Amino acid sequence: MTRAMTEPARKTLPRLDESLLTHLPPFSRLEKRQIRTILDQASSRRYESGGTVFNEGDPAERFYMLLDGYVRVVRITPTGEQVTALHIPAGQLLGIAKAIGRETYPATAMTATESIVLSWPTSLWDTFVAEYDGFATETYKTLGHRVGEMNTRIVELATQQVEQRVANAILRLINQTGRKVEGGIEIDFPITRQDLSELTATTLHTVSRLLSGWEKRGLVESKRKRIKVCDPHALVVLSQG
Amino acid sequence: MTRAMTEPARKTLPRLDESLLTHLPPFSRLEKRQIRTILDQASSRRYESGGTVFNEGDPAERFYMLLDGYVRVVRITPTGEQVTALHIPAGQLLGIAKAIGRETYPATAMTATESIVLSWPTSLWDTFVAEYDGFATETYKTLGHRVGEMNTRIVELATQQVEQRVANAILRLINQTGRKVEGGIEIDFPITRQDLSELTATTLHTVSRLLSGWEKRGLVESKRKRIKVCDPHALVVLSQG
DNA sequence: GCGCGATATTGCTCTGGCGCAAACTTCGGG
DNA sequence: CCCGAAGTTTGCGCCAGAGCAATATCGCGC
Repeated sequence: MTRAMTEPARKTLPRLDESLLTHLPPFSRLEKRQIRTILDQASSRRYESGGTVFNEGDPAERFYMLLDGYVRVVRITPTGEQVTALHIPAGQLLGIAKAIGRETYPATAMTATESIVLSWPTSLWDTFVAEYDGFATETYKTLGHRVGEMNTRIVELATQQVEQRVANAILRLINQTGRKVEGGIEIDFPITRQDLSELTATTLHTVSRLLSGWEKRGLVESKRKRIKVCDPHALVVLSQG
Repeated sequence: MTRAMTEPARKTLPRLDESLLTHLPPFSRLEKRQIRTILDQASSRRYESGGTVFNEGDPAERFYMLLDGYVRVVRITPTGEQVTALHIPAGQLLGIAKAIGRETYPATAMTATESIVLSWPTSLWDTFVAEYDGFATETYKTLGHRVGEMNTRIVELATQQVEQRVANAILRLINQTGRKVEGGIEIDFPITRQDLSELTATTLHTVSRLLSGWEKRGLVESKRKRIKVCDPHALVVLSQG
């Protein structure tokens, strides 16, 4: 029972270093020995950008910790449109259906960049909750945070204009995943106009028009799949509308 | 410490009957003795229709069980618009901020009808979770269900036309709270065009126009604050768009 | 260095549904 | 029974933003 030999796609690396987890909230109160146990039970896997971690509706057989990269949580409508519900940065748990009493994943998780993910079988969930101090609390905090975000999105969708929504979305991405660069802050993973439109419930055309307009005014600079915010404050003003 | 003497508005009734809770999921696995303890710690209160149970941003000092009535969970935007996030029917917990690691309520809860609500101080939350078998599980199921609903709303807002959203909203209300009446199914609490518009992110005018149109076609009948669905199937067809 | 597919830009048209305004209906209270 | 407040209906004009379409650009693989 010490090593998973059955799943070729998911590879248990020779030795996962304990420092991978020690500073992450759900595990930060644990002792080295406990972390070791947790790591020995984990599978690790690398995903290409655009890879699928799990699909909406699948039985929730595993839960995940995103070690590196970014994951988009999307739902797909009957007509094939995608709606992005959430962006998850490195260091957070995902696929925690068990935490909310679900047997299946409520949405699809795909990587927005190359990503490294640890995972454990859902059967270990209850053990984690029971044995590891702070794990449950931190998990539910994450959950609470996500519920808050979803709430915010609902309010935004319900009341704001497209321009404000796009501005807000970009600001949120900057806050979560911004990287300081020469002349501004950049979203540090590749994101297309299409992606942004799925995030803000509009079309890629409208997003493109908005970005062009902002670029003319010097608020942002953007290349293919890259967006840099030069004047965050002006964007904030826009987003308040 | 046996009785709350400080809060005149919240009245501990002489004797709450155990049958109030025994059939409700979070408590259904408990023994009579435990239920008695829980009830003795509870305050009960009756709200008028339109009363406020708690406000967004308030410290989450209590958690609640809606015994009778309906509660709308709303958020209010900086500009004063209301957006309804959720409808909660009798028999469910609300104000369970503690469950998701929050110190304040994320939204405002107001009664849609006259309602009866039990409540407990949040300090008892951990005790409930620890001592009462099934309480945590059921709570998180409720939470999961609500997350699912929020997700659905996001997708709806993002992809559907107003007509479909309104149809969906009515169908959901019918499913949750429908009462069979002569000639159809009626939403069994008073709901205005305004309420519906806050639920579907549109204006009361548009809702009114839609309902008028549907009434002409025989799909629904509506009076002031009352909506009866005569042909649910046709509404379903509409809602798929 | 070339070619192709993915991504982005931009112009034009058309319309769902919002905003405004006015009138009407229902209900509860005095 | 009447009045006023709350809720509803309906008409009209307008515009944000979707849809469509054509073109431009980027960057990767060969």
